[in-house]
Amino acid sequence: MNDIARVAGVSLATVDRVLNERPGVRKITIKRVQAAIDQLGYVRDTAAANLARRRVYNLLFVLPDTDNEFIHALRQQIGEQGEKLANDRTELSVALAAPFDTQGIVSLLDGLDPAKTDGVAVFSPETPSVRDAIKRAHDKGIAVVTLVADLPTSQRDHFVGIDNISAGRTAAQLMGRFVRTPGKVLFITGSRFARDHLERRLGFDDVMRQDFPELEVAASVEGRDDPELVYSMLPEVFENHPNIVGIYSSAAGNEGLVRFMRGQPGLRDIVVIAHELTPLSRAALKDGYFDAVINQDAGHLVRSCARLLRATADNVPFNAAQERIRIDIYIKENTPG
Amino acid sequence: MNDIARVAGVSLATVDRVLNERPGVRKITIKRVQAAIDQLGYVRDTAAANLARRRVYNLLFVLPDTDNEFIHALRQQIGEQGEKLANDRTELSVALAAPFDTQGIVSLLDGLDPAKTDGVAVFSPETPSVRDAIKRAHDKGIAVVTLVADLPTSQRDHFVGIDNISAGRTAAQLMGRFVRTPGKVLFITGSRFARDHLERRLGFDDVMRQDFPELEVAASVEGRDDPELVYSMLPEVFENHPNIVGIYSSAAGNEGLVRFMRGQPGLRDIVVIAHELTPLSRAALKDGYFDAVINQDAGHLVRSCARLLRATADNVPFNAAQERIRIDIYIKENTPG
DNA sequence: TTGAAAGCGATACCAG
DNA sequence: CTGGTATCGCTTTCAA
Repeated sequence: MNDIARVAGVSLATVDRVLNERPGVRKITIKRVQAAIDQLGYVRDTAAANLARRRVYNLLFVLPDTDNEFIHALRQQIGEQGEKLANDRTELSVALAAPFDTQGIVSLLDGLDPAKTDGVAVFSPETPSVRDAIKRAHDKGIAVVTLVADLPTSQRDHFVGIDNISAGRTAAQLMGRFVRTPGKVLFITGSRFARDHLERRLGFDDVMRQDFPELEVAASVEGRDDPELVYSMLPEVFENHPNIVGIYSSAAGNEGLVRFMRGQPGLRDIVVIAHELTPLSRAALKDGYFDAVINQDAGHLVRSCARLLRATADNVPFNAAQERIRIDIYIKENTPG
Repeated sequence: MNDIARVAGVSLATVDRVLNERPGVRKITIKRVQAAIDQLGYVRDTAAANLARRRVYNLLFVLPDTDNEFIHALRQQIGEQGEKLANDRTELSVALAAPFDTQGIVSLLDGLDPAKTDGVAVFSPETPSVRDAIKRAHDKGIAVVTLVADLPTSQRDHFVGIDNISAGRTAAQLMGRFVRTPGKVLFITGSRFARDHLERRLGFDDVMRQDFPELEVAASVEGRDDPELVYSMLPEVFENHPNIVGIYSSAAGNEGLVRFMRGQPGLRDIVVIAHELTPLSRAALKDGYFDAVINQDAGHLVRSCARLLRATADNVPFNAAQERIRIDIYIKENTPG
């Protein structure tokens, strides 16, 4: 900046004004400074800028208050990243909302003070009221990203999560190739209001129908991400459908599924594909209860939220390619640890 | 730091000495400062530190000068990350060595000036001379990591890459589950001196023998990562082994394989598993020539090298979990873009 | 519309 | 052993 000031024959303050598009500079002066900038190949030192600015980013994660492993992993990552990001003047915090309670999320969002919160990542079912609340937050000047489950028609600035249709397709392809005999496939979902679950179903059905007509996708269980509920519903399902050769557990509540399978040694040949790599699903892979796990990396999710929220708050561009969350496939052999 | 100085009743300079474990402070003074630090819950601002230090990390990547897509991806990532890391006072550069020419790598390493190079990431075949050169570089005070292919008995500070034995096991498991009829599996390797290729073979054979005895791992082709060579060797292999049901391409040179398969429509049912997601392999997945691709993310590799090299150069700890490179599995459905 | 100067939090050099 | 002080690259008052 000193060099620019010298070359352009202006003061540091003016260079700063131009650099940050602050008002109060004559067009002609801007031109002179711009020229100097181009000529010198200047790259801005964000670290120094933040230091001087003493800016602190306050980012909030709104998560369902469920006692499930995936939310756990997210919270842990938020904690870990939070410590590291402290060096980067970024403060992460978490607000919990009763699961599937969109009213709670709405009032949470509406209670946000733009002076205290620069950005918010929302993990929520999709209802009109939430969409509107997001719009209001956005209009207050708070950056908003949707997390894991998108709310595409809201005013969110970005979506952070995997493409759930592709995830469902991936599960279907693996299912079709792993299963060795014709039969029925059981689909376990979480909630009709969770867009991520719906999309997985769409993708799954599509590929099954197309590529594996010898397999029939049977009655789907709505487990509300609740292990107990899942566990209690399964016996009846297996009674009604004796010929189940595969299970796609597309939501949470895996613990109920594993517990049920442990109790039914006759079911060990069933191909099971589930979501999210957690201690439980990792163990299930090792033990052969699960054949594959589809995962979205919690660390990436959190990091991506932070980057996107900061970029949006600062109104600066970001690298879209880097922010695409990958659909990880884990089988026993490539599972770390 | 000001607060600490005030509370401890010493100067800024002394606080700095204690914080950075610099010599020349009495034990008692250290204690006083430490107490103040604990009491105040101080967290160091690395950005400010780097700013003041004006430290620049000069990191070098030594890569084989092969015209293959994976090296390409690495170089591109080095370029991209390099630009971003410029803000972090980190300079990345690349040195190329003739492929499989360990002598070139050795002289490159020996020519390094610790004043100009803080760390180096080495992607090289494993020979005693390279090991020794690494030790010499290390002893000169240059941080060294091995990249993609480990040289475990050298003095490298870390290895950055996937666990290649597990990668081979992963390929085998997928192969065994995807293939529907007994027969032979062709193994294509790169070089006998490339440790990564060797390890993949080990893992692959192990799982095949154990879990899929109905499949026989047939003659392995040594393609030297050269598409032309691979292409020219395949016809003979298929003559000698009429019953090939699967191919594991564990090295580079995929272009030769794809070209060969395009010319042999009768081979479309063969299950093909290859390494590294590149434009070529991505297209092969889409077109159904490849059934799965095992990948190590080039971006992660480069970022990890940079972090590790900087941490080692500064002699500070790092987060091992974050530095573990994952074994990605791609099938048609979960391939991005 | 512009400039001068005082920091931000830390490091480094020179004196004492 | 310890302290003072200039400096890093940039932002932010306050004056002009």
